[in-house]
Order: sequence, then structure tokens, then C-alpha cells
Amino acid sequence: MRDLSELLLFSGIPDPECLRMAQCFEAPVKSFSPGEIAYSYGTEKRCIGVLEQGQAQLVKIDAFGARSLLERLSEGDAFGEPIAFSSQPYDSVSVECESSCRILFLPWEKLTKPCKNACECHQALIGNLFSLLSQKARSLSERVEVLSCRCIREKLLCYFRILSSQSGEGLFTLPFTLSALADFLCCDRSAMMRELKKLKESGVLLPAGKNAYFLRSPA
Amino acid sequence: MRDLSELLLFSGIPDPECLRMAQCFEAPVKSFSPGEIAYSYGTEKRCIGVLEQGQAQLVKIDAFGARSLLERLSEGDAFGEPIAFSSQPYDSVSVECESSCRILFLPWEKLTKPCKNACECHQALIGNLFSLLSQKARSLSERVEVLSCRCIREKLLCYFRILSSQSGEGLFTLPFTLSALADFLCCDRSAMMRELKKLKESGVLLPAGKNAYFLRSPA
DNA sequence: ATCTATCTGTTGTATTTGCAACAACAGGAA
DNA sequence: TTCCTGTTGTTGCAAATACAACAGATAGAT
Repeated sequence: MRDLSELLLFSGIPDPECLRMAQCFEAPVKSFSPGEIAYSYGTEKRCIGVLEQGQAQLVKIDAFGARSLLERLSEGDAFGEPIAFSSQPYDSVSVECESSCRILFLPWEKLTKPCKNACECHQALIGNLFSLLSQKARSLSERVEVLSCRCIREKLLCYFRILSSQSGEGLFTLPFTLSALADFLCCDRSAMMRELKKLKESGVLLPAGKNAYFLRSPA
Repeated sequence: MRDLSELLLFSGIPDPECLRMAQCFEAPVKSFSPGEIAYSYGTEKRCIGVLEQGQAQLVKIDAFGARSLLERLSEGDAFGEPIAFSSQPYDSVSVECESSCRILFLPWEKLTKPCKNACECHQALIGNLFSLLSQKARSLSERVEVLSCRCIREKLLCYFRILSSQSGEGLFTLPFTLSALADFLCCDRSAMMRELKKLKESGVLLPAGKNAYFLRSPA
């Protein structure tokens, strides 16, 4: 993490301005050790956390004690109930650090209301916050679209189509290992490998280098 | 549709103020016939559409021509790429009217920037917009959580837990018919019925009236 | 009332998927 | 080098699921 302005939330805003705003917001920067809980949803003050350094997990423990991993957070990612999870009274969501973390906490009410030293950058910040939110919603929508396919073959094709829409012309690169892809598609890896083989054999999917593939459009 | 202030986007803002703002934004209200395309993502001006009357569908057609239904929109719902889908150059997303529709189009740049007649309500509107976005993200996250379960039994339990977290104490009411529940869980209805029967027989799930159930917490 | 539509509930069977286990391979560390 | 760890690729078999088809229940319309 070098510069605040590299983060999506602060993009387009010069670094000195970011620091000035962080001061204006009285936003604390805190450090955490591996395994520590950095933030508990619902119980603490509403804020957006920005992970400046380290890796963390967004973990949910429901009313029945079942634990589930909602998200993995990497350097530059943001979290906070205003972003994705509103506080459900019966289950607890919290951010657990995997490694040593440094986190900037931006109080929500100051973020969304214009400050007394009415600064221009604040408008840009609000715009960025909207981008952040809509990007999150978009990636979740895509995930739902993929997971709503009824069989592994369709899940693969759906996900590959999304990837190749992004890069265009049917060519795409997998952003994971195949094992992680199976986790992402919520299916068994060996079953997925079987379907992948069938797709290659039938000529729908053509390997095109390291982690790269070409998807033939259905004629 | 009686009152703008009944909509989530305008909640807490008196109706006369809503109308004044709509004028200030030069926001057009347009009417559409069944089957008409009310809005195409990416090609038109960025805006938030509010469905004042009617039913519509959010439809995506990808680079390969495959059509998929992203969302059903009812009276009071809002749409627009700032809300959920940023423009992907290779596929087209549009709003198709099912019935006759009346739609209010709020230009995005005027919505997010304070207007010259610096009104107080505008701040409330921005706050509401954030609520709208984060609520959308939250419901999508829940959907992903449910769909990421590996078998029908787990999907059912996961969804029932979410429902009973909301109403508390393990008691919940299904918001759909059972057929629609199968669609929501993305599985075969008859297979789902089998699992439901097993859950009832094992005493985990207890019927508690019309569409109502009680979920026993795992002891 | 009757006639629809749709929803619920059930079952047999074919297909898909998950599980377990294994071997080959690659990259990094000692 | 060797060892270790993780990924890829494969298979047999058991379990879960989809598909298809059906009958009864329910609610709305005529």
C-alpha cells in the first residue's frame, strides 16, 4: 500500500487531499495481529473500513452457531455494513484478520454528509463510494447468475461467457487455479474436471496457453 | 402508486419536496406499452429509473446472444447501472415492460451532485440512495450464501435460517409458493419436496400454519 | 355449480454429481 | 539434489438429483 489515491474509494483524489479528509473525518488507523477481530458488524459505530495492509476474512456466525466465510478481503478492499451486510439482529458478522493488518476506519455519517470545510473532493468521494457499491452489486449479480445454473457444464459455460465478455472475442484467462474454480462454482473438483474434459473434447472450449482458453460461440 | 414518499428512494421526504426535486432535476416521467424497451443500459444517459406503475423485467443478452432474466421489477422498484450493473461493452442489458408502465427517470449526475438551490432534502435523498444500494447488495449476498450450499437439504436449511433470523425465534413464513422456492434455490421441485419431507420427518422442520414453519435449532 | 389454472405431493428411473483414492507433475525450500 | 506441498488429471462407485408422469387439492373465473 503506497498511496491512498490508488484505492478505488479515493481514486481521482490527490493524496494530500485524502489525508486532509481523513483528518477532517477523524478517521482512526488501527493495527491488528493475525486472528484478531478488527470489526464486528452491528455492535460498533457504522463505518467503512479500508484494508490498507494485510489479508482478512468476512465471517458470519448465525443464530445456530454455523460459521460461514462471506468474503476474503485483500489489500485495498473495503468493508462495512453500509457496503454489503446490514446488521441482522440474530447473527454476527465480523472481520477476522488472517495476517497483520492495518485498517483505516471512515465514520459513515461523516463520509456521506458534506463536512463543514465544504471541500470539493468530498463530492468525488461520494461518487467513488457509489462506484464501489455498484461494483460490489454487479459482481454479486454475476455470481448469482453462475450459481443459478442447474448443472456443472452450464455453470462453467456461464462463467466462461462472463469472462470472455470482459476480454472480448471468446478469449479469456482464468483468474484462479482449477481447484479454486471448483470452489467458486460450488461443485466437486473431480466432477468439474470431467465436464471440462467433455467441453474440450466436443470442441466448445479450446486451450490457448497458460490458464487461457477460447470459447467457441454456439453456431 | 399513490405517493412518491412511499418509495424507498424518497422515504422521509415530504411529497411536495419530492415533486420540487423532480422538477429541479428535470426528471422526465415516461409511459410505455407492454413489450416496449424502457431503457437500455450503456447507450442512454446514466440515470436511476423508478417504476411508478406496472411490471417490468431486467434482461441481459450476452455476446453470444444468450438471453437471461436478471431481475423482475415491481411497482416502486428502482433500476439503473449505477445501482447494479455497470456497462459491460460486450453484452446488452435492458428493461422490458411486461405491462403498461410509468417510469420516472432521475439523471444520475443531478442526483449525486448538490443542486444549485442547495436543498436539505437532497442530503436525505443521497442517504436513501445508499440504503437502496446496500440493501440490494445484502439481498444478493444472502442469495449467494444460499446457492453456495452443495445439496438441496443444505440450501433449504440455509434459507430457512436466514428467514428465521429475520423474524426471530426459529419461526418464519415462506414468501413464495413451494414451486417458486424451488426456482429460487435453483433445484428440481420434486427433489426439493423429497428433502422437505425428510426434514419434517426428522423433526428439524415443524409446520406451523399456512406457509409458516418452525425451525429447530441443532441441539 | 362447473371448469380452469396452478400448486402440492408422490413415485420410478436415468443421469449427474460427490466422494475417495490414486498417480503424475510443478515449484519452492532445505 | 531431495523433500515437501499443492495442483492437475483420472477412475469406480455410491449417493443425490433431475426428469417425467401422475393424482389430488385449491383457488379463481364463468
